[in-house]
Amino acid sequence: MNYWLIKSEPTAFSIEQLAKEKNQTTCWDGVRNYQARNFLRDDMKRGDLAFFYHSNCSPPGIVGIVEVVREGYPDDTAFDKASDHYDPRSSKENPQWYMVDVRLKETFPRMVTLEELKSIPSLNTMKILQRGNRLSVTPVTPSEWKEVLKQLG
DNA sequence: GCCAACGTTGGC
DNA sequence: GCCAACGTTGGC
Repeated sequence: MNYWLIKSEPTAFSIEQLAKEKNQTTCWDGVRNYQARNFLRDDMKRGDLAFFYHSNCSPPGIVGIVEVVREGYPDDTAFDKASDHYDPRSSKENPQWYMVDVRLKETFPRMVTLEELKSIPSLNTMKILQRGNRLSVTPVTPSEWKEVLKQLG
């Protein structure tokens, strides 16, 4: 079992919205970065857990946990001309972009803020804290995972 | 709104 | 294959 962190701008899709989805499940579409795509397509497995991170907001931070309930499959928003995520290079015969399905597992009683994560020395290895990191899907180590949860007491 | 960091594109 | 230009991300 692997751990992950996935980012979303809450103005685009928040954990509150996820909570209202049918079965509290959504397809994690729209990722258009090759490194992140590879994680979605090849590495995220059913049963893996991921921190749900709210980015580009004030304050940014981790707001909960989701579980991977369907492994990588073609992101069909890339085929849809009307979609913001349309990519003419991707086709059903040769899909370029992938997504997984995630289900809400837990909404934290409070956000673990970016500022808080930064203040914890043992978390300075987290990808999210690396200078200039913009990847929207990153792996989290078991010890990082545990340390974040410890902040909730 | 600013801007540093980064990924992608395309001319050569 | 190099690299400048450009677009995007995301903290502040």
